[in-house]
Amino acid sequence: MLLLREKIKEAGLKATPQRLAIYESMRKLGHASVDMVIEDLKNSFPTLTVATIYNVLESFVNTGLLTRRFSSNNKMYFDVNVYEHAHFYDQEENSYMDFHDQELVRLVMDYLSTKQIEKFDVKTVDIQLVGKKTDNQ
Amino acid sequence: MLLLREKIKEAGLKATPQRLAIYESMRKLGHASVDMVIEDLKNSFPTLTVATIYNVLESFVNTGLLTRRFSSNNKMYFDVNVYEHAHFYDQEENSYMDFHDQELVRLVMDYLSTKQIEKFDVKTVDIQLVGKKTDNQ
DNA sequence: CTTCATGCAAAACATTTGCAAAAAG
DNA sequence: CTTTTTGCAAATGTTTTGCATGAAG
Repeated sequence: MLLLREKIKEAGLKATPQRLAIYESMRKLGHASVDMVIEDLKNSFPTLTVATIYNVLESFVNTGLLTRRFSSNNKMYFDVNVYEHAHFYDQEENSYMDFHDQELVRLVMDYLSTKQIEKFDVKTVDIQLVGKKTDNQ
Repeated sequence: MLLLREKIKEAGLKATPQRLAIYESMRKLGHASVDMVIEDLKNSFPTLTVATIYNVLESFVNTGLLTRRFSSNNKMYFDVNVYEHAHFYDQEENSYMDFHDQELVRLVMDYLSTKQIEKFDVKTVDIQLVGKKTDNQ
């Protein structure tokens, strides 16, 4: 995919097959941990090792192609959607779903802008709606 | 401290010296990881081991005496304040500060109640204001 | 007494590192 | 060619487990 090669190069990274594959995998998975990426790619790219995946995901985060997500199970999760948005987080299975609602993050941002916060420099707002998936899905 | 003994017993747990010490430590630290608790108690309670602290913190979370916090550095953090509130999260040093503002969580809750969310059962709302502490502190 | 909790050492996970070999540009 | 990147194996860091001993109620 030509667009993806460009995207990676524009980030200042070499467009290796590993990076292309890992980004595609993230695109498919949406939110994932390293072992989920390995699992996803183990057939199509069996030589990939954890070290490489950590390196690649890290390089993507550093260049703004991915973001890290917060979890409560001491594992790293990554998000392919880098614009600010809220998440549903299922704490039992440590899975994420996007909450596609432009208003919510803005609502909080606007609220914060009315407050005088001097002890902290807020860069981003992270909202997680914690709970459980309902049965019908 | 008599109140704390009661609190722990009411949670259905035996009020051991370890539990008392660990809870007091959490009260002092506010937000902490296991190694922070060990560090804090290493003089006053040198026989404490990680295994015990993990067990105790886990038992506290299960009985509602503590909550887990979300982090992006694959470590567990705990919070002594169990009511719902927002946090400042310094991603560089992985530290938390309470955002004592009753309105913010309610604002989000109210907003959510106007939405028809059918695929997810939201139990709690977790808001992290991510950024950096300002220099004056 | 009975049950639950602690402490220890080992095991299990998750992530990082160092470095030689390979590939990208 | 030069600079990054990959893949490997080993090291590090974090959390969990099993079990004998000890303490709480």
